[in-house]
Amino acid sequence: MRSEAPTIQDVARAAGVSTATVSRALSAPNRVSERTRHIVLEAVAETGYVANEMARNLRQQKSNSICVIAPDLSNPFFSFIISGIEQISGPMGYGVFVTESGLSQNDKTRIVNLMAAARVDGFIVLDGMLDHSLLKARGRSGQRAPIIAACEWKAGSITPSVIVDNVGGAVEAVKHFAALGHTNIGHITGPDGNILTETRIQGFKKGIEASGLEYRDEFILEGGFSLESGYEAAEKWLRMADRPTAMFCASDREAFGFISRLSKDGVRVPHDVSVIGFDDIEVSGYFVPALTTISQPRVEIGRVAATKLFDLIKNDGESNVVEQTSQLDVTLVVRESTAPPPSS
Amino acid sequence: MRSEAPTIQDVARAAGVSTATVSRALSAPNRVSERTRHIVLEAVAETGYVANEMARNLRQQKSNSICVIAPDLSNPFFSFIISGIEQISGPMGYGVFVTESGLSQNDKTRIVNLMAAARVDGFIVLDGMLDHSLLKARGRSGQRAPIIAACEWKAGSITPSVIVDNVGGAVEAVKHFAALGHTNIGHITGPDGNILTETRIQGFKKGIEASGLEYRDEFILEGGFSLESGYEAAEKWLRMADRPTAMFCASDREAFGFISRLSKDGVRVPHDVSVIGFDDIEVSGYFVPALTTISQPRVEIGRVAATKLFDLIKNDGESNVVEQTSQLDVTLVVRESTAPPPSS
DNA sequence: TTAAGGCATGTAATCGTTTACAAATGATTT
DNA sequence: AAATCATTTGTAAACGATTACATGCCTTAA
Repeated sequence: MRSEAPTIQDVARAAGVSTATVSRALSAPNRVSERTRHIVLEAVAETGYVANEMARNLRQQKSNSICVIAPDLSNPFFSFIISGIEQISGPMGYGVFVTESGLSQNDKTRIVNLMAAARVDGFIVLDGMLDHSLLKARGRSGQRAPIIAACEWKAGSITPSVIVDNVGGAVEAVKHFAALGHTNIGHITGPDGNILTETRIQGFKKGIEASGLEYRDEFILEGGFSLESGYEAAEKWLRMADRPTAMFCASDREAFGFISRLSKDGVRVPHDVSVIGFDDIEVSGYFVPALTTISQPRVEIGRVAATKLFDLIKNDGESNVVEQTSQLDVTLVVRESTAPPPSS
Repeated sequence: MRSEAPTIQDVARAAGVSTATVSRALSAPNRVSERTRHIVLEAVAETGYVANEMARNLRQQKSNSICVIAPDLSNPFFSFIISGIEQISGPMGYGVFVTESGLSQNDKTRIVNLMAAARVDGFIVLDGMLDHSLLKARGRSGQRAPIIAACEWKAGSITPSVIVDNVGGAVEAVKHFAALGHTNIGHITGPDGNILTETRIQGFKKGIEASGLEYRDEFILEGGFSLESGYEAAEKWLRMADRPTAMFCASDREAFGFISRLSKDGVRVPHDVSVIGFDDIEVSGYFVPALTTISQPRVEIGRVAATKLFDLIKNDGESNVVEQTSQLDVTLVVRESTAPPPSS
């Protein structure tokens, strides 16, 4: 019963070679003769040796892990992205740290320290509201750990990022309504100050114009992506004298909240009002009615972000291989929450 | 423009003391005189020193991070638990790794290596289907890294775990149906072989008995927790000659799939059939109809699991402070998917 | 035949901390 | 006044890998 874990020394002793040779046999097999490689591999198997990551990390000055900063880990939207990130990172031998970027000062200094303490080799930020200053903090050795922004990002940022075609998605949505014959189209926005909110509003307006319709400011209802905010928007909608017959929601959850509230007053979707969401979360296809929505490739966002980050890490933060920002396409998926307007 | 990050040497030099003193001033302030502590702290501020985690980890033989193994990171159910774990871990200075325990052999060896390579100090396993052998693998220094199982776990396991009262929840659900006057109550199960599936079936039977009803095997429909499986179960239900007037679903998503399919055939919930779910995921309160369900404290599960794990880590895996397994309570939340049976 | 160069290997420095041990100082007890 | 002890600090040895450099050997070319 061995009480201590085998080190590279033990392997070297068992194989009758130096530790340098063992290290080379494992990490640069073509730098040793075939014979010794064989001997070493046998000694490794015999001793059950696995290299100690911590020692390796210290020597190589890299931690083989990255960190994902999400505003809220419990949000299913982010969890799909994280899944995508892990799918790329795991096989590459990188660990994925997750942290919540809540609002407490505590959280923030923790993130800064993460960087300064050389604990992670790079970041993927899912929180567009995160302090810019926070991310400009330099890490050890003067260099900043590479950062990729995914999904949300404040305008004017120079951080490489992966986004989806929010404008195009919103345009698609409006055009779909218009094609069905709607002329009074409204929009429930995302939270104030969010870049996604802005781009989707922008796309909404563009779609209205492209369809030759009149943009009406009073048809814009403020939301916040959440179920609750959609619910509240519905109450405003119910009080409107002149109601839009179609509502484009900035998120699926908003759409659910909206429909949920409406159904309590007996307003039927799509019979009385048509609804389109944004995201295509899992439950959307099973809602009653099944939700017509703009589908985002969430897992893919994570995969692309991770791929970009590793490229940056490999090239010491100076990649010209990857373009600054990748834009992924969204698609309109038509289900049952949209129909021609009620004939008045 | 400093190109290198300050090390403890730099601080020592600036403060005119030894590195040992700097280290002590930072990690054991009461071991140095107040005067030197002051000087050191000033030097730290001046140089912008932050201790290198990798060096610290190597020396102390601990990585200050834990690993969460989930079957599927994109599943919202797990993401709430992970959020809870992070809420505890972050402030304690621990990083949280997440990994997917897919089915490939690759994934598995990766997890074993994670342990052997001393990369993490402990595990929280959310996957009850994970190979037992995998987790028995010893880490460095002969000791196994502590493991906490959360939610799902194979019967007979000796691993400390945190679970919820699945049996009690199912009993509650059935009793609620019975109280409304239902006598023909059915159940859509979880996936085969899953411990949660079994305990909920067990609770279902217990509830039937406790309500003085007759247990009917043909009222048990096989499901798999997913939306799709609920959808398919509905098709079976529709084909039944003698239909239950109330269905207890092993998950909320199953319930959504079930209701969704039914609504396509004009079967109305709760008018024609009552439905209860299990989990109380976010959207449940906004479904149409709002879903009556058994609410699980998902974030709390994560927090408790993390707390237990850190206790184990601190006490070198030999804790007698925490009991082996903690059981958390669930609560029935009544919404709009349940009503008295249709008067025939 | 000799110089040059490539290959396989070993020696030892290095990464940046923490900490066991030793030493020095000052306070307290006998 | 000597012995004891606590307090503060420094010296140097870990932790366990990787890797720069040195060495010796063998091949090849002039």
